[in-house]
Formats: sequence, structure tokens, C-alpha cells
Amino acid sequence: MNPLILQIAVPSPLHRRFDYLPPLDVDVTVLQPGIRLRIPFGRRTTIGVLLAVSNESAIDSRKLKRSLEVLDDSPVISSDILDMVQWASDYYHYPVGEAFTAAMPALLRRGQQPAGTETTGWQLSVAGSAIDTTTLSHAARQAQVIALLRAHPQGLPRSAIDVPASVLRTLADKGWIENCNLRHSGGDQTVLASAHTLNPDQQQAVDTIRARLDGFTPFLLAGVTGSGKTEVYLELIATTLARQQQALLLVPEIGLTPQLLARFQRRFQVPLALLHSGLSDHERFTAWQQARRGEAPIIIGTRSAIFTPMARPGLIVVDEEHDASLKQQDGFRYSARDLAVWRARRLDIPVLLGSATPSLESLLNVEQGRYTQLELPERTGVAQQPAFHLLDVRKQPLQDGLSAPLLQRIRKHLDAGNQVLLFLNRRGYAPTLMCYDCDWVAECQRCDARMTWHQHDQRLHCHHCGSQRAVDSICPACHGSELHPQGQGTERVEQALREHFPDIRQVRIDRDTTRRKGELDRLLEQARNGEGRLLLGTQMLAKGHHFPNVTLVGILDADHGLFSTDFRASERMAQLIVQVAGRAGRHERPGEVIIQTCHPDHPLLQLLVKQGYPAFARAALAERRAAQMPPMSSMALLRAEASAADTAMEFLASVAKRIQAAGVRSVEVWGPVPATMERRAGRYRAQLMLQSGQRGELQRLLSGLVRQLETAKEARRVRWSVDVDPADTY
DNA sequence: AGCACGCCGACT
DNA sequence: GTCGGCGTGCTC
Repeated sequence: MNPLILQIAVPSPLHRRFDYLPPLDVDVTVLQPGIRLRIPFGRRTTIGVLLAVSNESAIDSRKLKRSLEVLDDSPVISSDILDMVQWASDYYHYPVGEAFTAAMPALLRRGQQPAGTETTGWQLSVAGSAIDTTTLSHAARQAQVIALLRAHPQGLPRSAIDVPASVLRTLADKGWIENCNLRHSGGDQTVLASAHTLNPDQQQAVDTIRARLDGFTPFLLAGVTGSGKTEVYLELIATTLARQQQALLLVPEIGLTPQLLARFQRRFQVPLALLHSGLSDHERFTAWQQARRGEAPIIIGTRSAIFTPMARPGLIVVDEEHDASLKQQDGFRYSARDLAVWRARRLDIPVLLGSATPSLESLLNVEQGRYTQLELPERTGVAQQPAFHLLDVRKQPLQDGLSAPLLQRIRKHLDAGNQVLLFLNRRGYAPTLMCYDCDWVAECQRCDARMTWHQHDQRLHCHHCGSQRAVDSICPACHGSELHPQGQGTERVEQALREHFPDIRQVRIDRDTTRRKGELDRLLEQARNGEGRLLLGTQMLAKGHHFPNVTLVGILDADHGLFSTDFRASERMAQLIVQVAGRAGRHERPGEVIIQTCHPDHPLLQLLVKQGYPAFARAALAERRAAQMPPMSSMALLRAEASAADTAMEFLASVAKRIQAAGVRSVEVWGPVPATMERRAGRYRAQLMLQSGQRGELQRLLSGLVRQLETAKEARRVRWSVDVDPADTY
């Protein structure tokens, strides 16, 4: 009889699985895919994930090593995630072992044991049940525990109570809580009654999805800003919980705000598992386990939360599905949105993609009948769509980026007692420091980029590599003293506004003003409660926040996205404009949006302003169709970087030659070309674009190519990576 | 990626 | 004489 062969994903940059013999004296029934094993690998030992058990191997049996130890008596990677990660590893051409590394909490891949299902926990004592939590207003943590346990009369495991041990000890000493045995049902998930009644569109969206909860259906919820998408999510998640199932909500990086959390906490008295970049390894592992054991019925997280296991999966929601932060931009370059759809299909559950500005990809999927579209065309309550004005600034002298008509409108709205929001996607004081005598500009030593002058620390910063230096006082080229800032960033506009509106309290929100922990929340609160009247910021301010008293939105420079080398630039710009505009007039006051531009006749801008995002998207899709660009075709980039000037370009030229040799007619090859900013952080970058009308053909070509490049001599001198479905082509 | 091997240069 | 620079090769 043949020996058992274990196919294992090993954390290494190699694009293959590794075959091993089972450990000696192992109980073969524990060899389930998804368990971890300690294995010898090269001259070291590491931890791998069992993918499959076979009875044959392509490797010479004398070369097979024996795995050392089984780490889990049941799979720590659930079968849906096991399948999804393997699929993603193939699709994105990323080494399978490293794909699993990215999909697991750090502590898990380092061998830590997930705690088994806890059998004891805490519950309220008779005395504790009688406590009036309002008497605990000075002990918020204690009140929180009491409220939580009150919602769970049969007790909760320690891991589901998110407070320090000292708080529990205090409560136990007071005799208000006591240990209990837990009976594990998935049961009891308290959902508070709906706070609002839904409007007819929301109700229809909810009803449509509710009727299809028992299987895989992808939905696109296209709801204009302020139309109440979140209320639809809340309602469907409530239904999911009532069915004793879990819901997973993916949000963009800056979407996981205290506001959103507060909304969920108000609505659901259940533990939330939160997964975001700010967690420690231990916190992340805890949240992961709560989701896996089913103790957290709701999981909310950014991109990588798509890899969170669920004991009772019922629904996946992807908020702001168009957002570029859902696509990882380095390493394992997956799209969390696309994986969400894949996983939902695998689990046979519904998936809901929501956006006010859906991606062209999703709109095409609707057009082709793969997704069901649900629309929320109206703002909730009495709020109306804002009016758009394109302001031609070719004829307007700009003072610090502000035109006179815009300043007048700002004054008018402020005089009426309203708030004004200004958007400028550039931080710092000025993006360029220039010599008026000889035209010298301050450039970064390590990047092909200009340095931005920051006034707060009187230094020049490179926004691409993070380097900084003191600001020059005389021109290094001609030794003249005529160095002047050119262009404007948020710092400069803030200063100009202070001169124009000295009595008006401003709130500036960008990466520089929110560096300290808690500062973003503080500033957002000032913006929300009306303390700040004039709100100024970068895209941090643009997405997802509600400022009900903002009646004027000014977009100071809309031209950035109009003439870019990236084919997605106009889509991104339109989405940003609509998202920013969505901050205006959400209450009973009508809003106004003023867009400063040098290209008021640009057809896409015209379309966006006059007919709205859906019309823009239709035109943009038609353009993509004509040019055979994604989503009408498949695209992949081969990116390369090296420390010497021409190495990356030479490498990609040799790759292009290999592709030609393969003779795949259906795949077009463009380039190689140097990256838009060729040198970044001291490294020279280039890319090769592959495009095809037939995704399968492109995939096959990439698979073969990756296999070759793994051992190719010329590949050793560069760092290369494949980017399938790139979010941008810079 | 690690990790080791191996073959050349400048030190105690 | 050896310490250590990084090119090359390998990982079931």
C-alpha cells in the first residue's frame, strides 16, 4: 500500500506546494485539510498548512521528508477559506504559502493554539441583574459588562467580553457577576427593533434580498449618497442574526469609524469582531477566534477581514465596493471585493456590494445579468440632491487656489449660518518650491518627484518616500534668494481662508492634522457638531461622514484626474467628486457644489455634472468598450524594480521576448515602459502590460511565465511581481 | 525569503 | 593565516 502524501502550503516565495510524509505514529484521521503541521524545510523548520492528502507524489520518494508534528486536532482554516486562498493564489499568481501567511493571523502562523470552545464564562448574579446601570455612570466599563451580560442571560465566554480582567474581578468581588457553565448553542442574538422605518426604496431592497437569503445571489446596491445604504445593511444583518447566522461587513480603510461602530452598537447588543490595521497581533487573533467560534455574530473589517472564518456564515456585505483600498497594492494583490463574491458563491450565501458610485466592473456585471441591481435613487428624509456648478477658473485669477466667485459663495453660506466644506487632494503648504531666477525646483533625492513644502515644521517632505529635509533658504543652483512656493496644499488654503474669514472656526483634516491617535475623531466631531464652520481636507474628509449642516462643497482642483496616464483616473475622479458632493445638503437645507476647473467643457465632467454618475458611468463603460480596456477585457501588469537604472526595463524586455516566443495571439503586450514616477525611494521601476479579451488565455500565459521566471537568471537582479486586475497602472 | 556554500580581498 | 563580502543554488 502506498504511503500517505501530505500536500502542504509552505511559507516561502515559491509558486508550488510541497509534499511530505505524515509524522510518525500519527492518527490519520486528524490529517484533515486546513490543519497546521510543523515541517522541516531546507535547513530550518517551519509551519505549513495541509492542503490535501494524496497517495502519490511527483517527487522522488527518497526526497520526501517526514513532517514533524501535527499542530491541530481539527482544521484551523475552514474549507471555504482553504479553497478561496488556493483559488486566489492561482488567480493572482502569488505563492500559495505566502497567500496563506497573508490570510492567517500572525499568532496562528507562528504556531499558537486557538483556544478551544470555552465551556465556562460569566453571567449576571441575582444581585447583578437588579443593578440599575445608570448608577454606574462613573464606571463605564462595568456598565458595559452589565449591559452585555443582561443581553446574554445564559452567559458569555471571557473572550467575548472586551474589558480588562480587573473590571471583571471588581464586578465579581461586588457579587454582581459569577462564573457559569456555557451551553453552546449558536443561539440568542439580541437585535433591537429597527430605529427608523425604511423608506419604500430601502424596504424594497431589503425585501428583495430577504427573499433570496438561502443561496448565492450577488446584489449591487446602488444608492446615492445619503440614501441610507447603511440602514439597509443594518436591517439585513438583523435578519441574518435572527436566523442565527453571522454577517461579515467589509469597509474601506477609512470607513471603519467610531460613528459606524456606534451605529452598530446601538442597534445590536452583541459582540462585534473588529478587524483593522490598528490591532495588535493578540487583539487580531482574539477577534478572529470570536468570529470562528460564532461568538461574534457580526464581523466588521477592512480588506483582509475577507479571510475571517465564520462558524455560521449567512451574509457578506462590501461597503463602498468601488473603493481602491479593497485591492491590496503590494504583496498578495487580491481584491477583497472579488474574493467576497467568490466566497459567497462557495458558501452559497448572498453577497451585497454597496456604493453611491459603483465600479464599472460591478455595473458591467449588472448589465450582463450576473448581479442583481437594487437602487436607492432618493435621499432619505427631505434632503435633496445638491446643484452642481462648474466654475471656469481659466478666467479667474486664483488667490491661493481660491477664485473670487467661490469666496463669495463661501461668505454667503457662512453668513446664512451654514457650514462649508472644501476639498483639495493635496496636503502640505505648496507642492513645489521654485527659484524665480533660474527655475530650479526642489526635488527628492530618492524619487523622481518634487518635494512638498510643509509650513508647520518648515521642512520639505517627499510624499512618495517619506524623506524630508530643511527648506532651502537660497537657491542651490544659482545662489539667488528668490525661492517661492508654487501651487497650494491644504496648509496654504487654510492660511488663506483664515485671512478671508478671520472669525470663522476652521477644521482641517488631512494626514498631517490627524497623525496623533484620536485626533481624527476629535476633528470629525468638531466638524459634525458645527463647532468648525469651514471644513477643509483631503480625501480623508471626503468619504462616508455625515455633516448635516454643510450646504456648500467646493472642489478646489478637479483637473487632476482628467488627463492622467491611468485609464481609471477619470472614473476615480468622478467617484471622488460625487462622494465629496454627497457631504452637502444632507439635511433640510439644499446643497450646492462648486467645482473649480480649467476644463469646464471636458465631456465626462459635463456628463457627470449635468446628468449624474449613472450617465457618466455609461459613457465611461462605452469608452472602455471602444478601447477594449477593463472591465471589457482582462489586464495584468508585470511590475519590476531594481536599484540600478536600466535593470528593471531590461528584465521586462526579456519577459516580453519570452511572451512573444510563447506565441499567444490573443494576449496583447504593451511596453515595457518606465513607471510614471520611474525612481521611487531610490529604486527604478518599470512595467509590462498584458491585455486580453480572453481571461483564460491571459491566465494560462501568466502561469507559464511565472513558472519560468522563478528560475530565470535575469529575474534574480530585480524584484518582480504580477498584478492581476490592477487598481491603477502607475 | 532564508540559509549555506564557495570563492576572492584586507585585516588581527 | 581567517573574517566576511555577496553571487549561486536549493527548499518536498
